[in-house]
Amino acid sequence: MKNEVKDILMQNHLSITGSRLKILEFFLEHESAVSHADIEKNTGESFDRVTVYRTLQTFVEKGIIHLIPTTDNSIKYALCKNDCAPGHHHDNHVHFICDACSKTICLDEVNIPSVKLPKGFTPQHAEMVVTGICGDCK
Amino acid sequence: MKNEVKDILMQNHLSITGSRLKILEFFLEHESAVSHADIEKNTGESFDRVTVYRTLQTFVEKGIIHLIPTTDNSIKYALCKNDCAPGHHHDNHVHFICDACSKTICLDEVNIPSVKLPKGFTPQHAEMVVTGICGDCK
DNA sequence: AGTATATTTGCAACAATGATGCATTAATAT
DNA sequence: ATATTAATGCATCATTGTTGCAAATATACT
Repeated sequence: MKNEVKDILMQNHLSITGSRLKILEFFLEHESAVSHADIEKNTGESFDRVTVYRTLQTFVEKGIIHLIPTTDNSIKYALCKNDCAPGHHHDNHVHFICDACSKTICLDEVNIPSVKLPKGFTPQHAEMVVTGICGDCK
Repeated sequence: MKNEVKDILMQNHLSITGSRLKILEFFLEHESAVSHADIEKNTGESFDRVTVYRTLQTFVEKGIIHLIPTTDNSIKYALCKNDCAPGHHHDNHVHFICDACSKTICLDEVNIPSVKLPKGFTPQHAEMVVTGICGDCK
């Protein structure tokens, strides 16, 4: 596990630091999406809030994690499982938010369907979020 | 215009107050989606921030406006053009965010396609946001 | 129209979230 | 092992959103 975490950092030309190791490890341990607050609470609150923010920003820039859109204003992050390069996220999968346990899950197998837009609109990227009940809660 | 605004409030059993009139008028004047900050800036900053929050909450509850999901944590609202009843939003349309002018537009004619979810997941509601270039910016 | 009741508003205070500048500390490259 | 570069922690500040309560306003009723 530790090695996998290190490898990801090195592949992305990031220096190996305690906070990056712990935060990235936290992502690998959780299949569901993660909020800033989750990280602060569950990494032993060993680093500064600012460090967590900056680490998350760095990971997003490098394409290690991606943002998930929600209707409320909570920001959630999840690991990019596909081949995301810096600045080029290829995660065109659907996200699922469970109404019961409020977990956010990447449905990596479910692609976002394309839609026909009205005249004049040029699409560039699409996001899709489905809410409902997940397998664990039913 | 004033009458239309009043009618909407009365139809939703809301008392007619200055802030509700102005804020609802602001929605009717703007075809694109609107943020809390937009309202604070453009209604002459005549009422308290708290009033704006509470008015927006009320409008959402009554089904007059709906929330639009975004990848950043900015909350945007737009008028419900379909037949939304209190607690029962029927807006299953796609939203478009322009990368150039960053306007958020309801594509009322474009329905959100349904997707097949993995076993165990029960869908309840879906949101879809497309980014790109809008007609005005191309 | 005038008054009572219910609702809404504004204010104060607070909590959470996020950003920035700078000195200190730690990680990489030589 | 050390110089250089990058990351961290701290202090501080801005923004965003919430809550309780008193004052003001809107509706209902006579």
